[in-house]
Amino acid sequence: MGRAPCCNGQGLKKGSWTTQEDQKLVAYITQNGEGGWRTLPQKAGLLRCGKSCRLRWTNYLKPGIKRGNFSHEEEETIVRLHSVIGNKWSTIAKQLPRRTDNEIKNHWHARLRRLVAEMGIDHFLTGTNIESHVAEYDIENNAETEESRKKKLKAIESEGSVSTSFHLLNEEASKFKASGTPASLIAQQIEESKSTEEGSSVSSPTTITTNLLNMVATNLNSPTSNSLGSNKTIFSKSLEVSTTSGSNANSTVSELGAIIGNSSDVGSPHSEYSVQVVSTPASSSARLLNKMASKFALMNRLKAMLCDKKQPIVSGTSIDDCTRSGSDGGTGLFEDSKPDCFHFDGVLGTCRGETCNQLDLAIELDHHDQALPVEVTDDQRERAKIKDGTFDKESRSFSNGIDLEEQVSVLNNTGSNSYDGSSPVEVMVTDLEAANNWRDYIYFDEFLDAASLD
DNA sequence: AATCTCCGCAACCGCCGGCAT
DNA sequence: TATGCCGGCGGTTGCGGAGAT
Repeated sequence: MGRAPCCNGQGLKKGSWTTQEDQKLVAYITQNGEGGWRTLPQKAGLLRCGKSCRLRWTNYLKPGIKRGNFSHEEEETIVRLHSVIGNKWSTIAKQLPRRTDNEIKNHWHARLRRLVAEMGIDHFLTGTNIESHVAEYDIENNAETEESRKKKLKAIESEGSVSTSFHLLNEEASKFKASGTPASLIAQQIEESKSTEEGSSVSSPTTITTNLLNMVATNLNSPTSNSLGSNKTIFSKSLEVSTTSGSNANSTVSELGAIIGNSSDVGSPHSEYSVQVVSTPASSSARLLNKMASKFALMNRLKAMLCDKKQPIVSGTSIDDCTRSGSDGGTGLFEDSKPDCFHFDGVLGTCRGETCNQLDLAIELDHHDQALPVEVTDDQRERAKIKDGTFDKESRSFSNGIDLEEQVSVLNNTGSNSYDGSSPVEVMVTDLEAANNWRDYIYFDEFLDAASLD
């Protein structure tokens, strides 16, 4: 049973809002901020229930809300996301900057649902677009032919979800979560490395989990049952925990195969993270696997780097002014580099033909204790074809822009080449020993939060 | 011109999860 | 641990405008 309705008070007005009411509400919130909806009406001099005030504000009056016609890109985003996660309007809304869930929901019922029913989702989204997504994000030396690529895509799109796999995934995810966050694991490993000098045998669930993931992935390729709802929930949860922050202005790719970039969110001053999803359309289960495997792959590599004191595979040239904020000093793990810099570009590796696809990772460390400076060499920056962004060699600053085509790109969105732990850092990784078919942007916490779902 | 029908949209409502006590 | 409050979500309703009859 839910709680009693808040709007059963006598004498409260219902129905359309008048201009005077709107003005009162806007004036009050402008002065006092959002929140306290239950008491807001009385304080603001409105004969409305708090819930009505909140809805009026969030769906209509709030500054920055985008109204009017939906662009085709927006419609594609809605249709694709809806095909994957269902009626999770608030989740979908997070991927459409400045659109409200209510508006999206209305637009779906008013137009998109009918169009999709009449045209079919494939026609609505157009096969050429899907193909272009595939072509755009597949790595260059992937040995797949266009034909096999299409077949694989079809298979991915049509595959169901296997409940046993789902449970296995959750089980493993729970274990992993119980063991601590990745950042804390890293921190722990650093400490252990310091104390043992050898640092070669730090236990981690990642190895065994990677193997399990591969098994599950195999299982998913032969769908026999369908628990799509559960997986939709998981995927939806993944999206929910991420805070979308605007769209990349010149991105031509939309929705799940899209870039939701790192520009600041006009409507939300608290946008800390951006979510970037680079992927072909796929079932929710495959997508979840992608995320999980990606995280584990990165964790394994980081673990190897940090615990085994290995030099990064791609040795970066130290940037002199790479600094680390705070006073905790460096760890000195890497002999040939500045002691307080981790060469995250070291996670770059070699591509191994068909068994390796490009993986795009977003490492987000800022709300964890361990701040890890990220260093990228000038050479790497220059090699990367930066879209809609610039790298000033003189000032060594990088601004706005994401390399979508090159396999090498490490950047942060602060315009600095040092990472102080206060902003998202995006890293593209090309080596995937542990997971074969993943391509996705991920955040650690998305997966960790999804792990607790039933 | 009057009436009817359809549709888009704003708003309502019940339920739920998180959180504080 | 139980309870109640708060805010959010998603399904649904109903008003009002536009077009059809």
